[in-house]
Amino acid sequence: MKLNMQALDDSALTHIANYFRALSEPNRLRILNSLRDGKKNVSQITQLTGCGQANVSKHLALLHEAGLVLREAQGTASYYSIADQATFSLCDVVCGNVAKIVERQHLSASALRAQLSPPDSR
Amino acid sequence: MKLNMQALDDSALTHIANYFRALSEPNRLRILNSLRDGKKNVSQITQLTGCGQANVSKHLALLHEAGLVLREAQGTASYYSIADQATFSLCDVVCGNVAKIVERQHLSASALRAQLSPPDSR
DNA sequence: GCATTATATCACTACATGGTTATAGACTAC
DNA sequence: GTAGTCTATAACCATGTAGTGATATAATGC
Repeated sequence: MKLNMQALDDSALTHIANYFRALSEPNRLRILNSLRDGKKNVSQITQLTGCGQANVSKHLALLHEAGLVLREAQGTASYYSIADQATFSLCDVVCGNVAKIVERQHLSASALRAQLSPPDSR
Repeated sequence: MKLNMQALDDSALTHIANYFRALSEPNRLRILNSLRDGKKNVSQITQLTGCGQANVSKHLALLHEAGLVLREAQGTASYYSIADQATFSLCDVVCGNVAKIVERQHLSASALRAQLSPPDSR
């Protein structure tokens, strides 16, 4: 079955949007990044990201709800891990897209500057 | 230059998060979808998506700010177009990821139901 | 000029969200 | 048992955001 978003119903669109929303917060990206090299518990993630513990727990709950991470209880600790390595491929693709955008906006900005202040006009 | 998000500074993480945030709203996904087959003006997009005109303009401004769409004035009309077709590839990848997640959550739910109510126990 | 059309923006409401502090619940060590 | 540790959650505040209706701005046709 071919997968594209061209013909999606409202429910599917909401799912896609929720997935993107889970990735739309810098601290959540940091948390996911901290899980690249394997499962970690909340304390470890808290230390690695520098966020408060309650904040990390809330972000992890959201990521878990969105299906991006898996939870595994172990004693009093909760170990979280990436549900699907494809998540990182996705982020890397976005890195590429963002790089293009930043470059494009930088070029427009340069062009605009050049237009506003012609060279050697001092 | 290899592009991945493993070693990103805060500014880059914010850029990535903003990109994802632009895609985290169902109506914005509808708007992008409506631009698949070429540039359209605000009135056309408004009609295609069923949103209010002010709402569409706001979403388009956000998408433009994020670098996802290009604007082109033509008389009193503004024509918008997709800045980069890679956006759709990205969305399609997410469709695949979401499909996996929904399936996984569906399986867990089934397993949970089976655990809670053993078969033939009536 | 005037009316019309197209778009952007303002003002506002309702709601969601990120962050913090304090705390409750669960396990472990003693 | 008690103390200590780990995590989740509640309460709260500040901010952000989606949506709407009204309006301002700009171009077009007459």
